[in-house]
Amino acid sequence: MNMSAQKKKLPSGQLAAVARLFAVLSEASRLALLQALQSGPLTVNELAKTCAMKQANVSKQLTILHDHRLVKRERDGTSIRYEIADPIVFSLCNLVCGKMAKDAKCIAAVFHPEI
Amino acid sequence: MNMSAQKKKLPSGQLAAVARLFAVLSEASRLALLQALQSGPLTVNELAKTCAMKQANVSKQLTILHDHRLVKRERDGTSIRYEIADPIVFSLCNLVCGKMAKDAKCIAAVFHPEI
DNA sequence: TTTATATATGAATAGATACTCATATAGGAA
DNA sequence: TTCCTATATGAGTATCTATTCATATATAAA
Repeated sequence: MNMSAQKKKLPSGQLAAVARLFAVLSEASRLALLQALQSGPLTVNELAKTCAMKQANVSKQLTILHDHRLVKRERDGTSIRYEIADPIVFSLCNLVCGKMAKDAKCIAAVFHPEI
Repeated sequence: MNMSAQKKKLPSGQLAAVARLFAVLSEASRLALLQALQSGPLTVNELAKTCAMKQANVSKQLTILHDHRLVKRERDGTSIRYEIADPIVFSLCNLVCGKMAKDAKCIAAVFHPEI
């Protein structure tokens, strides 16, 4: 196990880069798009219907996801089909969900200590 | 391995909760505080010096981290000592750093294809 | 070419929030 | 008690960005 990686401090520029990627994942609409794409590739219009978002907004949020290499796109006739480019998003979300479940259990224990 | 966890769609309320936690990690100043605490507990003033931030701002950002159970605090005389409460932040940051390194390598390959 | 459809983008708006300054609060020492 | 120090907080400001509407761009079909 590489211990040095654990304690090394990042320069502020890299911290900002990490922060920027977290910011991409900090919008529920973008998470909804990624979640919809988990079942497979979808076009912009399909995503707009699935996620109940306006087409313009879907396009903009997909551009942001694409800029950060979280999705990739491919033209398919007159449509453009987006798909997950980096499954890291699911690892990240699973970690966060696990934490929330743990915290929720803690909170439940406070309100129902007899259980 | 539990495959069902991979495909399950979260209700929009839970998506928003996940997004909120990512938002906490989407500010470089908060990441800097967490990074400083990686070496061990520190007081508010110590963090302010270490991270070159104003005391008021450190206190506010720590409150946000505390609200999300990422840090815990303990009074120590006249000071308050903060420490990491959930090491998940380092797992998350390591995942993100790994992704950025991979992407950087891709970009480098585009500009220096001969290598 | 014209027409229709899918996607991207510019402008404008509204809402959120990080940051700073000043001040309040709280605990320890005298 | 008073004084000093550490932390928290309210107000104000500036910046950022998600969203919408309208429009531009691009591709396919006729």
